[in-house]
Amino acid sequence: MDEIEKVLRQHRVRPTAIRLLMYKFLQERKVAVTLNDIESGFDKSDRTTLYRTIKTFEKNGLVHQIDDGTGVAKYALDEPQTARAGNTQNLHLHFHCTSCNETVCLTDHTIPHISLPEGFVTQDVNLVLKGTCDKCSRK
Amino acid sequence: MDEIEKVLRQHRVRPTAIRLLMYKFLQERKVAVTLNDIESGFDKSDRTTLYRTIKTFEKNGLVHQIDDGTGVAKYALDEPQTARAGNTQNLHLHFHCTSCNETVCLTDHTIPHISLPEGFVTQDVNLVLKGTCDKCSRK
DNA sequence: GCAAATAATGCACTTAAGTTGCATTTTTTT
DNA sequence: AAAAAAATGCAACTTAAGTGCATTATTTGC
Ligand SMILES: [Mn+2]
Ligand SMILES: [Mn+2]
Ligand SMILES: [Zn+2]
Ligand SMILES: [Zn+2]
Repeated sequence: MDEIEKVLRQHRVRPTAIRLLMYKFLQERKVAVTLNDIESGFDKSDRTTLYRTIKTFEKNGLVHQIDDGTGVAKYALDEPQTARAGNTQNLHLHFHCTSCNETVCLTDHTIPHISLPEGFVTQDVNLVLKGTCDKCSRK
Repeated sequence: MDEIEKVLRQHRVRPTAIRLLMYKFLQERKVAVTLNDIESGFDKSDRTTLYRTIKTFEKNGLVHQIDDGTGVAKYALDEPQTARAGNTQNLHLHFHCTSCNETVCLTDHTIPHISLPEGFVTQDVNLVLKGTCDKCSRK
């Protein structure tokens, strides 16, 4: 049995043809992708299916959505170990390059703790750095 | 001459009727507002005008746009002192309450410095904490 | 293995925010 | 006051996201 198939099953996602293809597609890309990026990567299949597929992935903890401020949602695979470990890796920061428009997960860089005024309870954090990425700043 | 009128002129924004009204509207609200919020606050005037007005404010340093992850842009007045001082206040974090859907500027809470891998150059930071605000957590 | 039940897919259509073009009105400049 | 520049209002367009429903594929119970 395929390795990807196993991962999907572990997350209770039935491994259909499109789902396997999309997972592979996400693995190949090192950066976060939009639904349009995914659509461009598949000659076949319909937008809606791809949309629902990525949402299924998200709901079942296979990918996370990234809001980098560009206005369009991006998605990236969760770290494989995340599910097993205490998902510390899950909360990481993202870097959005305003030059090439790519957004990457910086899973090594955890988000510093931030103290808030009395009464505020934090459940989630979104931290996005914007600027020029390594590739673009070298040019 | 009106005090608001002075502020607008200082930022090279001609003080028209709608602009004065919108600035006052933003002052009264303590939270960040969407374009729809603004629209609801004005019986008169057109969406487009309000849109272009807030964008004029933004371009001229009167307001800043906040992307809190809800998918719709919000806006809040810049701190008055920001323009004169070295705009340290400008870079602050935001708190988005998932219960009442309000987003507030936490101008006292500056964003901690974050070191990045070689080659990455940061120009801007977006830090949004999500959770329950003081009002909602007391209920 | 087969029928019924359940889930996934594809197409059409809808929604909502953001944005632009252009004619009209208002304000500023000369 | 006339000319120029800027602001406003209306209509239309763009794009991403999301829903309804019929069709197709897969899974489950027998
Ligand atoms: Mn990520
Ligand atoms: Mn703010
Ligand atoms: Zn780049
Ligand atoms: Zn609240």
